[in-house]
Amino acid sequence: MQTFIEALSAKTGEAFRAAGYDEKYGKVTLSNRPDLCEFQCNGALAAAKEYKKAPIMIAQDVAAKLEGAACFSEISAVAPGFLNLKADPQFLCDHLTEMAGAEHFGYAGEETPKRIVVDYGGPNVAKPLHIGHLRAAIIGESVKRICRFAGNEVIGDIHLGDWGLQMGLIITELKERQPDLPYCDEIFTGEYPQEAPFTISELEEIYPTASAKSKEDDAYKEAALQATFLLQHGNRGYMALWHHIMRISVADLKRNYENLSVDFDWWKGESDVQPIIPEMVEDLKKSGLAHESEGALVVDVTEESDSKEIPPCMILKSDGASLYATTDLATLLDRRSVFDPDQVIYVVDKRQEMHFVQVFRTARKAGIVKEGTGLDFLGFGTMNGRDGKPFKTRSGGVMRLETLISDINEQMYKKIMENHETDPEEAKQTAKIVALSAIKYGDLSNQATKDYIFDIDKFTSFEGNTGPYILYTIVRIKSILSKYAENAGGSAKSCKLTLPDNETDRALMLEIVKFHDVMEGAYREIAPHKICAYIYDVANAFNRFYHENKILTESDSKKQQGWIALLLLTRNILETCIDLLGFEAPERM
RNA sequence: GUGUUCGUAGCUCAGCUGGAUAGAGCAACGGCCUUCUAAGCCGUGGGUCGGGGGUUCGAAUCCCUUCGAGCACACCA
Repeated sequence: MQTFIEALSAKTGEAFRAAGYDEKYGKVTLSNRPDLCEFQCNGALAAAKEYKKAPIMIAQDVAAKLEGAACFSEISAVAPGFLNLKADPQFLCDHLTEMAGAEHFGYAGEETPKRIVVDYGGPNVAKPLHIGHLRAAIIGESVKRICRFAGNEVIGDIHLGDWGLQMGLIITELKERQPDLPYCDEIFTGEYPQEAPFTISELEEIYPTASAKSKEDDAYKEAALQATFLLQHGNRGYMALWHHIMRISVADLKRNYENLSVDFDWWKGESDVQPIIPEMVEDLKKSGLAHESEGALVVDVTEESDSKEIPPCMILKSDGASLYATTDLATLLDRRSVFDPDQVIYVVDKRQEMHFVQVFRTARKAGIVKEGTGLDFLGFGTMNGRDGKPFKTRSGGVMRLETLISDINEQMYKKIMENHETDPEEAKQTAKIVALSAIKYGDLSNQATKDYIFDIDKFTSFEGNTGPYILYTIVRIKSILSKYAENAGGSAKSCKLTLPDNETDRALMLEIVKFHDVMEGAYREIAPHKICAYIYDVANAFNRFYHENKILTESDSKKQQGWIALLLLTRNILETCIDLLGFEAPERM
């Protein structure tokens, strides 16, 4: 359906045309002077140039033509040339009624649905998730859901780091600790054990230990490199170990991501595309794109318009090994053959931007992606501590994601128990839901590209513009709706919206009606924070309305039913939005 | 050094495809619970939008310059 602003703009555009001006000037926007009007059109100011006429004259012409338009209840031309507009209550009410009955509230989304891959996460196998992985997971999940809501076919791909040096390091360390293991016995030809020779917690401890050793001890590092080489060339024992590591680690990752309500459609990794690399490299050589430079194989990616020379994209190191860019290119190739995406969105730390510029250019030049494929880099900023520096634990280490989340859950649980006498089991569940909303909303309400301050106290205080505030609003609505169903016995669904009764319900309606424009903006610009800003406004408008009007005790039943219908719509909108952000609301809190 | 992102209230952030008096939250101060959840609502104070110049009828927004900060700049991922 047409968005509210579009409908108003169309009407105003007609008036411009009728008055003898180009209808493009009819664009209506939200008023930035709510004391004067609800909507405004600045077209007359812009048109003044083209028609060499005082803007106020144009505005007056248009206002005269708009007189009697069904969608406006007030129209006035104001100096120097603004058109101040107020929406007609009936028109507003009809629009909301249509929204309430339509799928996705009438949001049309993408005209021709696309196939989109969202690449987010990128955790390394065998290393515990830490807070650096949090943003990718949160933002990526939301982007995936927003793209899906817009009607596209979307795949979330975790893109595991499962083929690098860390595997060699782990193997080396295992070998030192358990030299008797058959995996390292080169002449062993029997069956390897089904059970892994380590647990997940051992695994998590092994990597940092090995990594530290390799920095101190050159021989150790050499051994790790050798192990990596052997693994990558199919050493039987090492492959068996690698499978153990993968199985244990992936199970743990799944559990962690599930706690964050993040789920991936593909659990592919770097290892999956290794088999197709040699052929890809050959093709790059054959096409003449790849050439040797300082012993390495590279593809030039500079373009005329560059303000700075972009270093070439490195395909093979001078020792012949593949690297980051190689796997990313091969991954694009793989995605094309299995899914044929029209767009790939990378949700990655913004410090990797240069790398992706190189990869994207190479992919286009080499025809690795089909013509017209959208390649988007959504770089996010660093999560900083209160001091503005990268977030660290008190001892200066990297904080594990699990620790962070359980800390917040616990603080939230305490708060809930302080506020109410609640069943501890229920409180625990609620705490989890509320904590997740605090973490996710706290992240998503900032622009993704910016660094942001992660302040645990702020997130657990849940006052003001926070996830819990949104949830609280939803819970309030739910509570009224269920009481209404009990008392009046009537179903909320059969209630019909009515004309606004006063300023507060009218204000709420005007907020809700923005839904389509907000979704469109959030989708086009890949900007979840716009949804946050929107639901915060809706929640504010609702809470104001809630305080000014007693819904359950309202004696005018028609008015009451209108309000119930409005509440239902508000709740549905809010719940839809938080789902797009990746969290949900409890029944009580 | 080159490039890039950014600089908005004491703090954390919106607003940036140019429009009227620059908005929130936190913190501070003052009100509102016998009535639908006070995790709420209402109000007060707080700003030369880093500085300077330009384009424009009009600039936080566009351009230039300057200061300051972050980040990136081929054999890591």
